[in-house]
Formats: sequence, C-alpha cells, structure tokens
Amino acid sequence: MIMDIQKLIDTTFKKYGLKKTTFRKELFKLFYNSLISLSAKEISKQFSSSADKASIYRALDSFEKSGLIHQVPDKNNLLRYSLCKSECKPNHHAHDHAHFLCSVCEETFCLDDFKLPNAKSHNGFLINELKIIMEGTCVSCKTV
Amino acid sequence: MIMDIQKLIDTTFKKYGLKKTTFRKELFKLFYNSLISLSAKEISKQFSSSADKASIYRALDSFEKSGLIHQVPDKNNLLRYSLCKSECKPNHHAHDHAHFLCSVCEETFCLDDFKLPNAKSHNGFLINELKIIMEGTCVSCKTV
DNA sequence: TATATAAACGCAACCAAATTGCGTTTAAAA
DNA sequence: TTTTAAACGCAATTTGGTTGCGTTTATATA
Repeated sequence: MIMDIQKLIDTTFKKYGLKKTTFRKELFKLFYNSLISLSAKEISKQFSSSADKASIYRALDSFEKSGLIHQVPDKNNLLRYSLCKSECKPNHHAHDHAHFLCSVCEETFCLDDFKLPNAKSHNGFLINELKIIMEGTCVSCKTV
Repeated sequence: MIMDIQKLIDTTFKKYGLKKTTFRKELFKLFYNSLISLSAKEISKQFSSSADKASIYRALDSFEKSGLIHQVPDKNNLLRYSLCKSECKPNHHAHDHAHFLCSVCEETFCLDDFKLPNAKSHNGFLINELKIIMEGTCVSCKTV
C-alpha cells in the first residue's frame, strides 16, 4: 500500500508541527525519493539556487528531532541523514538496523533486515544504544 | 611479559620508518600509557607548550597509517584515536572489538573482549570491515 | 477574511577542526 | 661528515557547521 507523498507530508508535518514551506516539502521529497542518505552539501546541490545552508542545517535538525530522518555514519565525519522508518518517534530514534558504507561510491545504505543484538550491558558497561557500521562494496558497485 | 617502552618505540618506529623525534616519542608514550582515546585537542593540552597542531595532525595521520593507532568514534565527530593492538598492520587495521562511548564522561573505550561477528557478505553487500559502536554509561560513571 | 504569532527564511558573521604551503630543522642513512 | 628525507613550526586557508537578527510566511485564531 503506497501512500500518496502529498498526503504523507500533510500528515507527518502536521503531526510534528512543521510548517509546510516550499523548501521543507522539497527536502522531504528528496529524502523520500532518493532512499540513499544525504549530506548538507549534497542537498545543497539539488536545490539549484536559493538553498541557504543555515536553512538546510536547521531543517535537518528539526526533521531529525521530529523523527523523520536519522543521522547515518559518514566516512569523512560529516553530518549525513536518511529517511526514518515508521517506528521512529520524535526525540527517540529506534534504529535496529545496520548501516553500510560503500568504499567505492561512498554511499551509505540502511540494511533494514540486518538486526542488531540487543545486549543491555557488557562487563559493567550499560548499553543504551548499539550501532553496527559495515564497510565494503555495495551491490551495484560490486557488479560494475 | 611487559616490554620496555623504550625498546618498543625503537622497534616499532624502525619497523614503520618513523623518525624518533622528541615529540613523536612523547606522543607514542601518551597513547601507550593513557589507554583511553585521545583527540588532537586533548593531546595538545598534554604538551604544555610547543605542540603545533599541524604537527599533531600529521603525527596522528602517520601513526595511523603505520598501524600504531586507530581512529575511534567520537560523539562530536572529531578525530579521535586509540593505541592499536599487535594484530594491526600498516594501512590495514584489524580491529575485531567494539567501541563504547560513555554519555557521561564522553570517553571512548575499546571493548577488546566483545568480539564481532565476521560475516563476509549480506544481501550481496561485500563486507570488508565491521564496526560496533555502543553508547551508554561506562563502569566508573555508573558507580558514581 | 483579517489579524496575530510562531516557525522558517536569508544573509552575514562567526567558530572550531582540520589541512596546506613553505622554509627550516633534525634524525638517520650513506 | 655529508646527504637526504622526515618532521617541524608558523601562518594562511579551507571546510563544516552554528548563531544572530531582521524579514517573510504558513497557520491558528478572532
């Protein structure tokens, strides 16, 4: 069952008290359609003109706080985000999947079906959150 | 069997073609003795005067390439390193342990006994390296 | 439909982390 | 002792991200 993107924006933006500005609607669509992760710079490139970086960073920040997108690891230590699955709530991201960084195309993928172990502690260390990051060659780069 | 630090420096520096300058010897000792991870800024603080940041970054870079230290995750996305175990080779780090970030003291720990699964592929993605990053409360912060 | 208000924008200034260029110093090889 | 490549030190620069502030705009409310 595929939801109409416009309707999705309507409901999610309303749900999290986000204003439907032209820019933010486009930004959401970008995440929704690309599936891959995006950095601020990559986003900037998509908006030929008129995409102020302050606006980008603020939008990313507020999208993240609303549970629409989540930070994903990046090889060069920069901020990078992906669309969230439905299980994420505002201020509480529940990502139980691994992330894959392709060393060829430098893209980040969410491996949704690679479930994480849910250990609560280890040697006296209390574990709140657990991330698995893989590096290697992604499917499409492998076959090329 | 504890190896004399001087001897260790002699052998490892020679092995990797590193010059035994005062600064780099001290830097190595710092990593060797502290056990915890270090950022450029933290390193800088240790050297009361005369520690140029360019020298620090270049030393870190070359130590990493030589397999003496490895990058560890940092909450604020800054470069942070830890001493390597013996199994690391120049330009090929083999860290089969997890990293733990304490959200209280902000320190990074290497959990050497938390072994990682060694899957070679997943859904057509070829896995070269696998990292596990945990966040939570470390042993000492828990008990305080 | 008009008005109020809080979110978002846009622009500039700013900041910290990290990198680069280049001439000088120095450890180690010849 | 001389040579040479690594490392240093200082300044300038780049980059990623943040902040301040006055203006605009979407939305709630009258």
